Amino acid sequence: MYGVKGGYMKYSVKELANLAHVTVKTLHHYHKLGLLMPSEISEAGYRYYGIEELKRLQEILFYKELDIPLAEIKGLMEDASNRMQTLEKQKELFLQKLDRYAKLLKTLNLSLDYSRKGENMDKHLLFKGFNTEEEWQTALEEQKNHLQKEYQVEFDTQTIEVEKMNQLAIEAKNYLNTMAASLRNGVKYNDPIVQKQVQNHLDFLNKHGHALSKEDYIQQTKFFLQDDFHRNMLESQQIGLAYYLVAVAKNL
Amino acid sequence: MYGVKGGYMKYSVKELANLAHVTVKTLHHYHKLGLLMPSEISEAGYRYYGIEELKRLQEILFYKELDIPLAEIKGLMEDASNRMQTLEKQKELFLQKLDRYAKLLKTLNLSLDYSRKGENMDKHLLFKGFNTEEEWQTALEEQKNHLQKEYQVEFDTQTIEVEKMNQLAIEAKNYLNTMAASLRNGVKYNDPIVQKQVQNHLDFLNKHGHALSKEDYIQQTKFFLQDDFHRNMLESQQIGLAYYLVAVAKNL
DNA sequence: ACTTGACTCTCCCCTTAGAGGATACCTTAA
DNA sequence: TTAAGGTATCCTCTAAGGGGAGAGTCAAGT
Repeated sequence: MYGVKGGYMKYSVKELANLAHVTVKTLHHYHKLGLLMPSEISEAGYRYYGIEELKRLQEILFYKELDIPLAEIKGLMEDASNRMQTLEKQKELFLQKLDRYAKLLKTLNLSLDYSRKGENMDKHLLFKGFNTEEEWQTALEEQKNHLQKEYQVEFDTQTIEVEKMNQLAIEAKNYLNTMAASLRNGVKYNDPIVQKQVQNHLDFLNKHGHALSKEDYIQQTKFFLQDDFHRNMLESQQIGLAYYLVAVAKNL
Repeated sequence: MYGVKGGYMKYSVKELANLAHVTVKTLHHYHKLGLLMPSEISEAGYRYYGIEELKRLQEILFYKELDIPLAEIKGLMEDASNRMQTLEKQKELFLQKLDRYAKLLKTLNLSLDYSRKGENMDKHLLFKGFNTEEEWQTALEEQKNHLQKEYQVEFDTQTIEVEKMNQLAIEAKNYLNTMAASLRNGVKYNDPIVQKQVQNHLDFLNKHGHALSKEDYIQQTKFFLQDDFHRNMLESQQIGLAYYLVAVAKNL
């Protein structure tokens, strides 16, 4: 510490940096930005800071913790009337981020869930019933790309937006969970409860742009039962599920 | 669309960009990174992409939505075994971010709360009882900076860490809210309920490194009542609160 | 007074994921 | 053939510093 000479404490860059748990580089940077000026500069160009600067630095760091850009911090400290406004703005930003991360987390969990079970999100649940893997692929291609058609109309809804896919996949997952639970709980295949659940699922899909008729769905469950990959996927979630789905569908 | 000539669809940069809702710049960038190579490059240097590239791009964008850096996406797509690991890592990251933003939001709300009431977070609640504003200031300086002392020992606990301050301030705020509620609900100043609440507050402070004896606290409430600034602060939150605090403290 | 080691200075390049712009070349329909 | 619009490369810029080079400075011990 170099203090008490000129009547006040003065700190070198390293000292101040240590006190505030930042690096010397940071102090250089703040100096260049005009955000924190040294109280004194020696002839050799050395920066020295007083206690006022320490306080100011702490205030800066407080705002920085709140992810406020340095440029804004500067404005905010020069003109205190910006304070409230900036903080309110930042609050909105946090709320958005919270929302976003919560959603992404859902997507991620879902994806991981499927990964652990051996396959990527199975989009087949979202489409009409076809009989062969090839038909499925074709349908997926079409849905996924809408190629010529989309191309000549408007380049919209083209990409599978994560957000949308998210919702659909979550619903699909919930649906399978629900059905598995019904099976475990001994709900009979023609029980109105389970019939209603399937109906809800179809309604949801239709409401979200995936036209899927009762007949399509029946066809779909049959395909799932017959196709090794899909049957295994379902059965690995709950033994008997593939068979249960068919039986329930037949009674729609 | 330039397709069907060589037997497969091919898209120009702009077309692909539109299809995937990205910019041409992005495609350039991905090309340079080796993340998404064109399926064909004309003599003039024009990039053309096929349907495989469109799919790959969509996969890239999916990961990008999850905030995974492009370099990692590349590795992840080259070697699928990284997938799970990367996603798990990203999940952890999201959880941390969620936690962080939730905490910062609390700090922010608190800060705004105080701002609206006219003053910055009042740290006086955290310290011993003094009689004059100057004594308070001195104490604050000391606590805030620990100057010489801290300096010669270890540069630690120096900065007012947002996190810690956060907890204390939240507790202080809760405490005042609770007391105000008790007052509104007609809880008598010597009711064990309210006495217990004060005791909890003191215990909390002591547990968090702010030694504050029963006598200190009594002294503090008296100061708050006598000092215009603090009395107004309390009374603006709840009429009668400053008086109630004194009465409750006297019966500790 | 001199040396040594720690400290400090300025300057420059690097990081992410592209955006923006300059300038030159290419393609396609009228 | 010409004009319009696509495309290419190259350069600079962003936020908040990190890393390092090369040179000068400070305080202490000899």
